[in-house]
Amino acid sequence: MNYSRQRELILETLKEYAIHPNAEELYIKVHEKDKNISKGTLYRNLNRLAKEGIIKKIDGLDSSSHFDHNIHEHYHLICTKCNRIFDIEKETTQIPQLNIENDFKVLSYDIIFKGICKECSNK
Amino acid sequence: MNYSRQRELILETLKEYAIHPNAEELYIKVHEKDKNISKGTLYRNLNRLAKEGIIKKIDGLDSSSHFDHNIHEHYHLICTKCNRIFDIEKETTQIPQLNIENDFKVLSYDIIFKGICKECSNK
DNA sequence: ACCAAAAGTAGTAATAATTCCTATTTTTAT
DNA sequence: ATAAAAATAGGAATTATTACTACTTTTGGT
Repeated sequence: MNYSRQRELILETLKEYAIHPNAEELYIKVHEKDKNISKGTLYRNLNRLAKEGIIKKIDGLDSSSHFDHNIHEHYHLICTKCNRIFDIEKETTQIPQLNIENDFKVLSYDIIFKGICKECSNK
Repeated sequence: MNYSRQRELILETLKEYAIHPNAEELYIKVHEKDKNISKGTLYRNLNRLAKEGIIKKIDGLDSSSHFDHNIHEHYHLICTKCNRIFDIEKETTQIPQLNIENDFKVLSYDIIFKGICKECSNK
């Protein structure tokens, strides 16, 4: 993977997010910094970075993919009321143990919990 | 949820699949049985059925959602080479234990493993 | 069985999300 | 300095999904 200024900018901008933006949301911020950056470049790099394990791709919230710069191992909670993604620490979850290593080489995994967050429950 | 012939047909057709089709793939089969069924109806019902826990929505393979009629608890393996979804039984995985029940009411969860399947490894 | 309200649908339009394409630019290794 | 490889910009094209509206079906009460 050769260096590219654009990829650096994309990664750097993603890191400024506390939430987990999708490509469109991220594009707005990236575009503020570099008017010439293209959507193709954004998508290409987000997918590349995710494949390399430098960022995480989160699916399941809506029809778009969301991205997480946090590579420290953790899982995700999706509130189906307010449509927000919350992080959940590994420590509160038992690590899945697979007996399938011979059949499938696991490179990454995510656990996505769906439900209602505290805030929405109290409404 | 009122009865609808179309929803029955969609569910019945999904159950004929061993693999995990996306809406488009399913539409082809459903459309063979009922020429008048619309995409809107398909999407509406797939999402409804998934929300009710009657079927499972699987995200993460590509930009489309895939669906699984198998409600028996299990997780998923996605091969990033051949782009196929494999089922993995609960028995081979420790059930995630959450300490967050007070903060988040979990309604469902899925574990998505990504990696290379045996077949693709042997190539 | 009849009927009104509620729920659901068909068909199509619109939007959103993502990928593809090509000429140009940048990076990298020599 | 330079050529090959990798990456980008910009826009077109495609794919996936949702929205809209008039019409049809379901349901529960009579």
